[in-house]
Amino acid sequence: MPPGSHPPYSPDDFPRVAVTVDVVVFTIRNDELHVLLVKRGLEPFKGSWALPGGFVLPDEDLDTAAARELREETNLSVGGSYLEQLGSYGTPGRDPRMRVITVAYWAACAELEQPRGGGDAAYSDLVPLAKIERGGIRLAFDHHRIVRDAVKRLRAKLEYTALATTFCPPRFTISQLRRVYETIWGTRLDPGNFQRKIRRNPAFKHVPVARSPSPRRGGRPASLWSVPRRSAVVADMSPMVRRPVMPGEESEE
Amino acid sequence: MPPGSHPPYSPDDFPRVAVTVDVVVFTIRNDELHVLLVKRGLEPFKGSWALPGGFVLPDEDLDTAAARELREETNLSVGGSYLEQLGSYGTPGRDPRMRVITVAYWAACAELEQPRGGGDAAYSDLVPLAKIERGGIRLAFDHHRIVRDAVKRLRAKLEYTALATTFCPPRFTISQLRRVYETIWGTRLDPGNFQRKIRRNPAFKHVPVARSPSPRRGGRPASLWSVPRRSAVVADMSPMVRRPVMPGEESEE
DNA sequence: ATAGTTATTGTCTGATATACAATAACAGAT
DNA sequence: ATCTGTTATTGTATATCAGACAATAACTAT
Repeated sequence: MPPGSHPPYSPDDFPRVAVTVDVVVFTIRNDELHVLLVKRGLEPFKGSWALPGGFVLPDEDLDTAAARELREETNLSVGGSYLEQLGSYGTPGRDPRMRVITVAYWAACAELEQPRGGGDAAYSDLVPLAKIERGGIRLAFDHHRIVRDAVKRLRAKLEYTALATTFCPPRFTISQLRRVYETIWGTRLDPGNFQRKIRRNPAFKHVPVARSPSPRRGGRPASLWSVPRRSAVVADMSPMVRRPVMPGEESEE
Repeated sequence: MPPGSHPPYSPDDFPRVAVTVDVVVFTIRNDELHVLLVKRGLEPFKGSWALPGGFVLPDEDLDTAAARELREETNLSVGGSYLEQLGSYGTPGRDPRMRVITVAYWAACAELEQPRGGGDAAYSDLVPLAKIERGGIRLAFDHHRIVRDAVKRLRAKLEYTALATTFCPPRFTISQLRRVYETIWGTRLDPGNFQRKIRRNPAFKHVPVARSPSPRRGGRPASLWSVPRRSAVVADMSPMVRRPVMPGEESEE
């Protein structure tokens, strides 16, 4: 083939490839980062955990396919969460049956209803990321690598976007937001400095008179905040830098 | 299809999709950012410019396919340049003949030999990015969007990596490096502050006694620098922030 | 020697991160 | 009501760093 030219091709004249989308759905539950996984009911990797995903339909855009998968698995519209393409994975042999290239996405969701964990052939569940990182879960295909890449991107993106708010309800306290950072980074952040950083950021708006809801265990009630424009969620925010865990703290993990 | 399950599939039971890779090859020539394009010799978009690319071969990894395309078009091994996946594009109808999903990559190269611009049916050439951004070039398929995304990523990545060095020879002066930033960002950077920032960064090493080569037009000779470990090219570097163009400067563009 | 040019170093100022102290506003117990 | 514990919020001081800009160094060309 001469360089600089595309080969001629027609519907019957190209390598046979299947294209799927897989989604790494993140959510926080009990102050722990979780990933949504499905238990495979079919070979290959029957009985293993895998990322939710499926074929890209003939007339469907990639983003649409990912949004559909997300919706099918979580009953959540894209509007209530953040969905972004992560990258494509196509190492030959990653699916033992045939050549499958997957376009991976990742999503951040505020809260998910408990997935149906029934005794079916296939069911889904939220799994703590720590368990996956520890190697306590065997994932099908190259999904372990995909999860690793997604986590890396998520952690990085918290630093320069307001994405952490996606894990919070529409109205949240600054402490709630701080806990999101601390959970995902595994660090402790100074409450005072964090407070200032958020208040200085014009993307965050004070909710007029509102105070934090009643079910608290004491302490001064916090004011509520929101990020009015959805677009602001990916707008730059002054760098939020990670701090190493204090010695002596967090050691009971 | 029950949520949480993959549909059953076999080599004969999936949507017909072709997968290609396309590469946005960046290089700097005459203090201008250029992109490598090929002139299409076949329908569709015959006669239009397009990104170099082609099918992913049956037993080829995606990264390998991109590296192969890069090598075929530039005679450059990946070792001498930086190659990174950009993302996948699969909007139905982006190729009028059939469903084609492309995995886009982008590359940064120090210097390219003049592409064969012959009168062939298909040939390649380096095109100034400014011309593309100005709309002066009609690109095939959705390649305009891909180029736009690649440029955005390139510009962003200069801020927190030492990637700009990939546009320089192995040994370079700090001014050469600064000119790379200024070219790609379209800004002017303070020479003194830039100097300090580079010198403070441990990824950059002084080349012992070496001075900048003779063909200069006066001025104090500069010392030469290098980035010894390839890995350092993607290592974080203290933020290199863009500055707006001075009023009155650069107006003769 | 002089002028012009680029490289490199110095200096000052303002902004900001971080550590940490202090105050505010609540719940629950006494 | 008072005291204790807890969380929210504000203050303050220090160190660091980016950016503006002046000063010096080391050359080429005239």
